[in-house]
Amino acid sequence: MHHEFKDQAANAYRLEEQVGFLLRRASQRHLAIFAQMMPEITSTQFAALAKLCELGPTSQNALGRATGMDAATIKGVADRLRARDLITATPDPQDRRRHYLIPTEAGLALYARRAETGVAISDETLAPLSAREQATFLELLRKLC
Amino acid sequence: MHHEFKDQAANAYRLEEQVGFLLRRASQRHLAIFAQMMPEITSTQFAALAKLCELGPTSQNALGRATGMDAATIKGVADRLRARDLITATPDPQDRRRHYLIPTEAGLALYARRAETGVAISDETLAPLSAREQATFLELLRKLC
DNA sequence: CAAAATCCGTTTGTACACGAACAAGTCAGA
DNA sequence: TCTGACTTGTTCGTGTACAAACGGATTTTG
Repeated sequence: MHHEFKDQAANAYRLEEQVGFLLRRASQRHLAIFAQMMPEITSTQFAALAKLCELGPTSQNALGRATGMDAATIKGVADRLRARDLITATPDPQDRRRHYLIPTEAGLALYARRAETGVAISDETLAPLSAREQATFLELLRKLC
Repeated sequence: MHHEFKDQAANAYRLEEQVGFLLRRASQRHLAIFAQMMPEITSTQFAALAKLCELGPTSQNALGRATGMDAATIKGVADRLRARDLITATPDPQDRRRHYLIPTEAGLALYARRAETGVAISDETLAPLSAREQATFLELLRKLC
């Protein structure tokens, strides 16, 4: 029968207690908060834009590395940012493989206007925790990357 | 010029300090560990299969609710599990809209065989933390879902 | 200097993830 | 009883995410 398997395995594995499951749920909640508070742009796109504003002209792959997106992912993100005129690309004269990505005026303005909201989104995500717990949580979470 | 925007915003927003960014990175690392330790199935698919083994016959949407996947997502996951003969679907005679999802022998066996690995994956993900830190982290993470 | 190793950007294929809309089935309340 | 409000499963469109492969450019190294 099946219930021996079930009982045996259930002793070892409870979905609700696995880090992966909790990380997924917490991310989902965070992304919902983001979408609600900054509906005009994606979390990922805002991260890439913010990093690009911080770094200045950067090659596409380098921006991907700086934001934790692989080459295929950052390609799509950069394409969508370009389609929305938040960034532009200009060829690097030194290296013919490379294109520098640069934020447009609109991109820079969006970042300047919405950076505060970005912080507010983090605050809202962490709201269920006390200030002390938030600090602890962030410290531990940072160790898991 | 641009650097006033940049400096001003940079004071408020540092990507590396935002929860969303850290959650994304931690999830990425976890998923990489999962893929390495259980290459034959996806994290999401294993979660759905495990929950289904625990619950027994369940409708597709109900399984989605139990695993935190919306209707469109669980549809794809269930389709792939069915394509791999890990679950089957039989119509509910009481409610003609509904199909019960049920793990196959192969699905049950996979779960029984790999549940331990699931726990090991969680352990490996949390390995950078001490036992005490792990408990704290899980407790706080649970509050953020 | 030439070959090997890297890096750049791109494409293809697969898999989540969610909003929005839909048809069909079910159920509660007027 | 019938009508309106749900629920179930489905589809479509968009956006992340990664593996694997590729051609072309550049750098390293023998």
